[in-house]
Amino acid sequence: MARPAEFDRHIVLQKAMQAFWEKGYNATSIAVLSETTQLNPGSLYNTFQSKEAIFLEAIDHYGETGVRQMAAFLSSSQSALSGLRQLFHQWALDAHKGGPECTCFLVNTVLEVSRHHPAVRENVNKHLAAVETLIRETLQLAQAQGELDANKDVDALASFLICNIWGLRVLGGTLPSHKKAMAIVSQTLSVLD
Amino acid sequence: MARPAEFDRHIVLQKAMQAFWEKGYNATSIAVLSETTQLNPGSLYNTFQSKEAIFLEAIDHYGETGVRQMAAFLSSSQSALSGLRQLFHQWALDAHKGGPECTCFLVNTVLEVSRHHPAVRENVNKHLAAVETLIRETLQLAQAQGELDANKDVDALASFLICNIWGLRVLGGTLPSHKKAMAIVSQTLSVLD
DNA sequence: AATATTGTTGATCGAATACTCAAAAATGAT
DNA sequence: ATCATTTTTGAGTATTCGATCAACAATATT
Repeated sequence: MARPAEFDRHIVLQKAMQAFWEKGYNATSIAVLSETTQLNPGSLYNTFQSKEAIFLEAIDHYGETGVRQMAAFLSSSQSALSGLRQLFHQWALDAHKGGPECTCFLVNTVLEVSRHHPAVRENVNKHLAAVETLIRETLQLAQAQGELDANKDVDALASFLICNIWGLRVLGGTLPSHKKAMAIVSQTLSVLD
Repeated sequence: MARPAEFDRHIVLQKAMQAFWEKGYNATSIAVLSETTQLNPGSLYNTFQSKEAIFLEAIDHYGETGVRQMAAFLSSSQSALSGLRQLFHQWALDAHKGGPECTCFLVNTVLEVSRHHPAVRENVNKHLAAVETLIRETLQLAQAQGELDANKDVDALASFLICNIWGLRVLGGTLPSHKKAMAIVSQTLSVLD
């Protein structure tokens, strides 16, 4: 009964997410979003309420995709802890790699936007909490399988590991040496022994 | 032989730094800087070359002041490690406190600006490296005094601690509970035992 | 084919952006 | 007091910002 949209909403969000991830919220203008999504400003505003609304959905897209990929990787690993260790080594590689993917869109957003924007903070925290839950569940599995000392405080350990992931994401912004990133990850993972 | 300036350059930089710290680089306009420093745009541009130049000097002001205060605190502590531990507990308190000071201006800048701006990255990294050096020297002192196991890799330990400080600064942006911040710091400091 | 409904287009809105400039004001040297 | 020099003022520049609009295009239903 009406003209159908010519674009795929998921693809548009994927492209908007990449722009926000690479440049940050304030440095990503509607003109940039219009160009990267190949949608005119009018179409963007016909689809979303505002730049902020696009941003919030882009955060959801990033968070959901990321957690899904992490969970898939962990569940395909030989053991709970070896999966976790491999993830950290991958983050160390990412930090040294440069480019947009050496930092985390969520972490970037915490420091650039969350502090002044309750709605964004709430959304970002939701996805950060999902990652922490995934890590906590992985540690619990490791305990149940006797891979991790049963006396360890899994909640505290998960919070600590999350904090170290965030630190690695900041490290990525400093263009560190691979050696340095690996030294940090080794030290971090030693708390699991 | 000429009209003297009516302002103190250090005070102006202090105020500009606070604005950049609180709002970030992109969200701090010349109009905001003009208001907070009580200098008209013309005076700002007569004193500094550009917004970017103000930012770079504000980073220097923050970095130099921060490292100086950290060094003073450490050298007044009863022991090297107890000083370091107190600093981390203070950062845990900061993270929970809210307000602009729950994050670090340098860390904020790494993720918002450094990635796209080599001059800023170089300047920020310089001050981050100074903090790391201070921590490394503190650890070396602790080793020399027999407070820290002589077999520990001090370089790796310093990098690890810096990474955890950064993680705590991100944590500050999420408005965490005090309990959570303390749990992380306890876990972090356990590597010193 | 006619109609109702929605998507697309691209010019355009007022406000905000970083930055500049000519005029006025305030000093030290003569 | 006059002059050379620098600061201060605040209106001004062109550009970009997020967002809107009317005109037009494309579809499903009738």
